[in-house]
Amino acid sequence: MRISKLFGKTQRETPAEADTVSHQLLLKAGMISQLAAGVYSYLPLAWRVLKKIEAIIREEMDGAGGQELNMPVLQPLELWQQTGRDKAFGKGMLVLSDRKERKLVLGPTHEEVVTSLVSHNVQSYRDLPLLLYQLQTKFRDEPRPRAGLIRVREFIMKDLYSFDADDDSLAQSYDKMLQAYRNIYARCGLPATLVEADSGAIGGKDSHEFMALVESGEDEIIYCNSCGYAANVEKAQSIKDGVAGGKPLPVEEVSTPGKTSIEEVAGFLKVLPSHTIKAVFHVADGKLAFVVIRGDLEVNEVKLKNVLRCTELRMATEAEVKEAGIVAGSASPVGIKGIKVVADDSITTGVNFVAGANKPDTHLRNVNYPRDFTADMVADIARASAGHRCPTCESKLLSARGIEVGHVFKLGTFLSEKLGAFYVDASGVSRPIVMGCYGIGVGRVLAAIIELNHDNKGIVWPLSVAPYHICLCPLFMENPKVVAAAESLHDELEAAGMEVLFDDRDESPGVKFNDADLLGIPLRVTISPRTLEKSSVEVKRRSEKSPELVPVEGLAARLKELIEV
RNA sequence: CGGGGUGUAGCGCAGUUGGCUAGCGCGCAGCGUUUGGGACGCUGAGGUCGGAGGUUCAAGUCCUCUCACCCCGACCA
Repeated sequence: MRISKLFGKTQRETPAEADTVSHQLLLKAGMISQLAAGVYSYLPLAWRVLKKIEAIIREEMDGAGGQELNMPVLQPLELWQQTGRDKAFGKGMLVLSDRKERKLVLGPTHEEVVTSLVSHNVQSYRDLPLLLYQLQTKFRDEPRPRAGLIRVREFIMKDLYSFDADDDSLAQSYDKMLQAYRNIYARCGLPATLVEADSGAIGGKDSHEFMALVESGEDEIIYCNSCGYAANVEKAQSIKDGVAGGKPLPVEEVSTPGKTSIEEVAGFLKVLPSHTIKAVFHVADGKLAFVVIRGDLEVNEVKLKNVLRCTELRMATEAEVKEAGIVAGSASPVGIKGIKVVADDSITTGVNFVAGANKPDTHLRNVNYPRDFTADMVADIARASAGHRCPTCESKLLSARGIEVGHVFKLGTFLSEKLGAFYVDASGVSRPIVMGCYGIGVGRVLAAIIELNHDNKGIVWPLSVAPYHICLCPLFMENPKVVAAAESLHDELEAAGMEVLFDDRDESPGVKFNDADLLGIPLRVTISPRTLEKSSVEVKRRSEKSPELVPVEGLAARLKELIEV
């Protein structure tokens, strides 16, 4: 490919809208162009990278026994109503009307469609296990697209759906996918860490995410260096060290004028925050929930949402709290009535807590569960954080940030039951198919690769996904020898099956070198009068500083070596 | 949806208390001179100043409404 003909120009200045490295470099390199919030065109260079990532994914999916298919983008809303997941996705699902006023959605994912499809085509255990996958554009009306290709509304996703006869078989399919995913990331030059995850709107039981550890990532990961425990903070657990025991003492009312926050109350009464109980208020699907947790801990809203089995959860407003007759700052589960109380299990791990008294400027000492109050639900709803102790080995937990580049779920049978995907087992009994699903955001993988493979000059593509292997840079184009040598090398290398980006522009060396660096082509071949004097050219790896001089005759062979390593 | 911000040429920006044909740098086109890490000179093209309404002799500038985009939070591959 000649750069003079390449669609998509590099820019000298970084577009102002971007503040994430991958976003900046993609725009600056002329690889993507935004059409609307979270909606991008992929220009030829980015598209080539994307196709390479897709090819790696296809190989690994096929290798694991997957069969590729293609499904509709437009899906009847009724299909989603059958599984109830229209509610789980809520406004994230874009609903359209056709000319007959029939409601269709732009598919945010394809479990419903594929399950329905499978229900018509699978009747027997002999048809299982079955692995189907797609590489398609999906649309989710994200509330806030951001960071270029990392969080978009329209995106290309590989989704594989597994169909098994039972849980054991599902476990095998799941493991097979985990291995395939590890292969994919390794081949893409993208180190990805497996972490436990919450299944969110997709639903299901077990779930794991693959995280590319990057400071700018939007997810927080809690992990343990000694035993390898790692989980998304949404899911992560930690040991809630019990506070000193002792005998429950009688409840005692104390005056705490003007003290409302945990720090103030604890400081005033000279107790640790972990000896207090705090109350926070959430609205779950429109209903107020009174949430109780030990004072030193924070509520994990994802866990809370799961416990409450609600689809929408938010903090209550001051007005809502007031309206419910709650005294903010001194709220207490003691004596509360008519509101659902959800307690973190941490409140069962100590005695003689300080809690609110439901009276202004007043708190209670020596509050004990369940002597003094009860909860409608007691569960782990606390947010694990760095410094807490590991739930499996008790070492100190650490925290890191990451980009979610893959997410796998054991779905179970809830979709197959609702959509009638049953099979007949060996003994003639009809059973629901056990499902799993396994997604990778291809554009996000591309962006994550850049996040982890760049320097101050630009992108440093791993060879496996680079848009081209070689950037051929002739300098001093008015010199006929240079042009002749470049043209002939270009033809020779392409004929040898190498992917060459030929900088045939009449630009100064600085411009060519800077563009080659920005575009991140792994190998740069420089041809100039100076190198031709020695019948040689210069070969430089993008990832290294110094070039090597290679004789023109040996160039193709040398490059082949470098590419095939 | 809540909070913050920005809309002026393809990109980055300036534009004073409202005042004349709306500027600068980069990029783009032509010519010439240069050039091993983003060269220089000359010439030139490119704008309904996000949109609508209003105030005014006069609006990029003031007022009202609106739209888009970015950032921080609630959602996810």
